[in-house]
Amino acid sequence: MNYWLVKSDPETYDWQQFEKDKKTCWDGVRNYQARNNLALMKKGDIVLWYHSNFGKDIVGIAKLTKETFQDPTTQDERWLAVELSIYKKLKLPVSLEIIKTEKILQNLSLLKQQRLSVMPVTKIEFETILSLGETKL
DNA sequence: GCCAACGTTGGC
DNA sequence: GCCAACGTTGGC
Repeated sequence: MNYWLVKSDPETYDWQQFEKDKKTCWDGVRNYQARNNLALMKKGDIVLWYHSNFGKDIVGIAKLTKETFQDPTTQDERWLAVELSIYKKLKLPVSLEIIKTEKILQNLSLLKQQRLSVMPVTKIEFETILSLGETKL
């Protein structure tokens, strides 16, 4: 079991929409490093959902329900997509501000690599975020 | 809206 | 294969 964090721009697709849809195809990734992370995702992996630009907080948890397949939004075989399903909403959103002040989370790619939209999260980081969000799996 | 960071492209 | 130019992301 692995943990991940994905960024969504709420202007394009936000958590509220995700809750309505129950599941979504996570496509449109056009960054090699993010693509490589997508390729490593396994069914059942846990994915934290972060809102960039507006909100700037982790709002919920999704579960990977379909491993990587060809990105349906392009013919280009280089790009991949996965399917995410609603799992749980965080009781409290964990904001970027809070993340920055948390010692354990200083190595999160979110803080180090601004442009990466899909990144791995370690177990300890994941658990820290959950407890900051006052949420249990 | 600005700008820093950084990934990508293309000329050489 | 280097590197300058350019485009995009995302925090402020």
